[in-house]
Amino acid sequence: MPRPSQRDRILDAYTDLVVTSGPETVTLDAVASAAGVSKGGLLYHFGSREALLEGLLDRCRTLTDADLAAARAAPEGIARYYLRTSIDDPAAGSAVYRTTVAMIKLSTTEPRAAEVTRRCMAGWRTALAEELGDALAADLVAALGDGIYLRAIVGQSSAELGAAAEELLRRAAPRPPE
Amino acid sequence: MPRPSQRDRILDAYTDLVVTSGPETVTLDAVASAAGVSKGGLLYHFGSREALLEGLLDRCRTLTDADLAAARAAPEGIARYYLRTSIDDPAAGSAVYRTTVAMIKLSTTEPRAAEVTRRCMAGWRTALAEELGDALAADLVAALGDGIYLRAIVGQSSAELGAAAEELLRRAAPRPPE
DNA sequence: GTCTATACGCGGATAGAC
DNA sequence: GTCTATCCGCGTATAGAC
Repeated sequence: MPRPSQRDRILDAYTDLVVTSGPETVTLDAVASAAGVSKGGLLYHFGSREALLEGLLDRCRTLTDADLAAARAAPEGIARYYLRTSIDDPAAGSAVYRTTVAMIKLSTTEPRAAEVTRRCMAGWRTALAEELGDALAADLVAALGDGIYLRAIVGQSSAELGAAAEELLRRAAPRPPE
Repeated sequence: MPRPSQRDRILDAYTDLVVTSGPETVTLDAVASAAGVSKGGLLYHFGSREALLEGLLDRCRTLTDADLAAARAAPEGIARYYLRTSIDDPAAGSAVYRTTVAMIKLSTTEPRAAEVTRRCMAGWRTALAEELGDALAADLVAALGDGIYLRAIVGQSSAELGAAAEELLRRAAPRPPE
């Protein structure tokens, strides 16, 4: 599996449109023109709308795995890494973040996207439980992160939640912020 | 404004289909047949797809206001009432709950739905802050509730979160469960 | 590989009968 | 009020040129 740049550009455009306009309103035409190709060109790389979704699903799995690995290696610890990176901006976030938001939006319509999203959430829940030891604390941190994502979905900022998150971490996470 | 039973049945069917299949995949045909009327019949009551959405938005506002009033009057307190009723089943929940889940799903596509959802969330946030006094605690409880709804959106149960919620409430909410 | 042109089906909305 | 019949536009996918 090489890395065809054109495929990536198409997936980028698809992600953007899902995040900004929501799923199902995104037509192949819109994705194609946003990616700078024609509809025919798009359908050469992804044979159908279904294949396009499948491509994004794969990318989400890959990016989340990498993000989990980065969290485990982070000096601040998994919990702080998770909550910090969850408070982001859909318009200008990291690749993982934007892909995750797109995934959640797609989950409202596509069962396969929902399945992948659940799997990703479960991955974080496991990692958090490993670090925090306490299952209850892990549940709380995971749920707080989920709440932050829901706000992103409905277009509400989560900036004010930073303080609440730090308060929760002070009680749950052993490691200091620095 | 009387209460025409037929309108309500149509809105019920619309809500059900959004919850189960997601927005935008729900056609007027599907809503009509689920409600036991023809497409023409539906379009007599709601002149357009937009009007149908507007009807659900109104209903959401009404139901949420009533639910907030019920929470303020509940002996267990607002925080416990909120978290308890948030842990529900999309397939067989209360009217408010199902409407809220539908609203969030619609938020991924319809800006007006997102606006109403934000307003409802803000209402709960305010009520929680009133009761708990502490703004940080109110943020945490509100975010936990949001996280529970996100799980419902991606089709994941939140039953295991009951214990974590109770733990959080024991610290944040003054009143005992009984 | 990427494009244009086209076939095909579906969903929303209107007209008008009952 | 509720139905059937129909028009119209849009979105997916295919065929085939370059």
